Parts: sequence; C-alpha cells; structure tokens
Amino acid sequence: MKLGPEALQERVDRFKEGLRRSGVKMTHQRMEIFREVAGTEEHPDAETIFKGVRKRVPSISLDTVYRTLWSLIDHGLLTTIGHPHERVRFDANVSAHHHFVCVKCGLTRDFRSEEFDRLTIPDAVKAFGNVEKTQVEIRGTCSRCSGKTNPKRCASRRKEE
Amino acid sequence: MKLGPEALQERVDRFKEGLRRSGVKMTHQRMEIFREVAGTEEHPDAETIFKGVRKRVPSISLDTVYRTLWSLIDHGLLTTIGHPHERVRFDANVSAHHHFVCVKCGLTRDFRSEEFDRLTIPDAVKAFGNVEKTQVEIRGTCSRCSGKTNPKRCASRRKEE
DNA sequence: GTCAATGCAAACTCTTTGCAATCTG
DNA sequence: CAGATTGCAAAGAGTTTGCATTGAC
Repeated sequence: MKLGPEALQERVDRFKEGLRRSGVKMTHQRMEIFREVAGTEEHPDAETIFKGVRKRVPSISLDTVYRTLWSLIDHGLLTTIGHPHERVRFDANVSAHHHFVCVKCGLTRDFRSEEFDRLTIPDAVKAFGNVEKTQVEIRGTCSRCSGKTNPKRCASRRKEE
Repeated sequence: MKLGPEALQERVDRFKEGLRRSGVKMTHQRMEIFREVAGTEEHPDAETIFKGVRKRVPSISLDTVYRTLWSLIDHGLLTTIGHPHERVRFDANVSAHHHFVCVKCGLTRDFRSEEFDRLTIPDAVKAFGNVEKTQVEIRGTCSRCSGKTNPKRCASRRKEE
C-alpha cells in the first residue's frame, strides 16, 4: 500500500505550503517524518515511523518523532486513526449503535439509527474482506464545549478538567 | 447519563445469563465491575470504573478491574470504544474518507464514498452539539486473516505477528 | 543572531504479569 | 475440594518532559 510518487509529491507540496502558512520552520527531520507517513496508506504508529525515518536520518530520536507528529496534527497536516491520547473506554451496549464524539473533550454519546445500521457496503470494501458490522461516528463539538474558548488539543490533555 | 434502574436490571440479567452460558464463575467483583459499566452511558475508562467499584468493594484492585473487563469482552458481554490495545496511528490523508478495519489484525484501509460523505445527521444527534464530520467505519476480517485459524484477541496481542 | 527545534536521558502513565492466598460452583 | 479468581507488588510498553545544544530564517 505504498503511494505513487506523483501522489506523494502532491502531498509533500501541500505540506510545505502548510508549514509556510502556519509559520512553522522547515527542518530535515520534519520533512522526513512527513514523507514517512505520507508515503504509505498503512497508517503507521510512531515506532514504525521512527524506524523508517532512521534509515535516512540515523540521528533522529523517538521523541522528536512524537513531537513532530503532534505538531503537524495541530496544524492540520496529519490526522490520527482513532482518538489521540485517549485511554481505552468500555461500553456495556453490545447491540448495534453509533457514536457522537466531541473532538474537544472526548465526550461520547450513543445513538440508534436504523438507517445507519443498513448502509450499503461499497464493492471496493467487500474486496478487503468479510464485513461484520458498520459503525458511524459523527464528530463535532458538544454543547458544553461550544461555549468555552477554544481549548487546544495538544500535549498534556489529561491534566485538563 | 445514568441508566434507568429497569434498563440496568435488564443488562444485569443478561449478564448473569451470559456468564452462566460461558461457564464463567460469578464473583462479587465481576458483578460490581459490570454494574459500574452498565449503569452509565458515559463509556468510562478502567481507572474510573476502578474508583466507582472501590466505593462498594474497597479491597478491589486495579488489575482485577482490567482482567475482568478484558474477560467480559472476550465473552461478548462488553465492548470497547475504539480499538483495544492499539497504539496511536497516523494518517496523512486529511480529506474525507472512511475506513475498513480488520478486527483480527488491525489492518486499516481507506476508502472513498460520496454516499457516506453525505449521510443525513439524525435530529437526535444535532442536539448533542455541532457536527463537523462523519466517518464510517466498517469492521470485518481482512482476506489475509480470513484464512488463518481464529487468533484470540486477548491479552498479549502485541507479541503476535 | 534569535528563537524554535532537536537529541538525550529520565520520568510518567496506563496496562500487564507472576505468584501466593482466597473463593466459587 | 479443585480450579478459577483475586490482591499485591513489580515489571513493561508507549509516550512525554526538562534541559543543553543545534540549526533555520
């Protein structure tokens, strides 16, 4: 699942542009870390990115990888799969349901929807494997957080209330 | 977001039944841990569950909470929000897309769907807050894993290949 | 030259494990 | 009563932080 060179180049161009717009410095490490994530569709974890980058930048350190990734996410140049900094959470609702998730505080609310339960699976997806269930996640800002002044999502979120 | 007493009782009944069916012993701790998760729709994390249970069972230990939760999940009596035991993974695709996720190996594949991009948000959800985006996750077993003999999902998954 | 970004090492948090004691069926 | 389950204490994995040094603009 490697990306074609043209598609990668496009991502890289958008990346440089994004850094400039945000006034963030362009460094060798940042570039290589971004390429490592952008060059694949495998959604690598930090360790994998680290190992990949180290081949080209042997002096790179894991904490730089982490810092860079979070910073790029804060500038909208990357995202995460799932919810960053969240510990595992448990749910006694084992029947079909969907979620509304607040991107600021992590509040998660269940809701039912017959319509969402019955979505048609695209053929392209059937090719990936056997489908067991479909879950819709709606992300947004919950009413409590909408009032507050924009709380930044980065680093030490757990200390927040 | 506490659950009504009738709804909780129903969950508890199904729980006892489930334990019996799986031949798992019923203990005071298990019962209280389950009630703690089932009594709310807040999707608590392990620490929160631990603190709640400790009010009623002061001798409970955090590792029992973890062990019990994973075991109940293995027996289909609970689920998790997000993907258990997964580290954070990064994605350079910041435009709208959806995911197919293999429940056995965690493989995640992107796919595009105009239809999924345009799902109608239920009114009940609008009441939760401001909607920013909608993402569909299709869970199943990827073609590679479909061939293999059922790999258990519990405990030390990271050691797996 | 200035201030942000890096590398190092150590700290922190969440989660898991080994083992003896305890309790359930 | 046998075997599963618990509590304890200690270990492990992944991630973050403080600080001196380096490098981009």
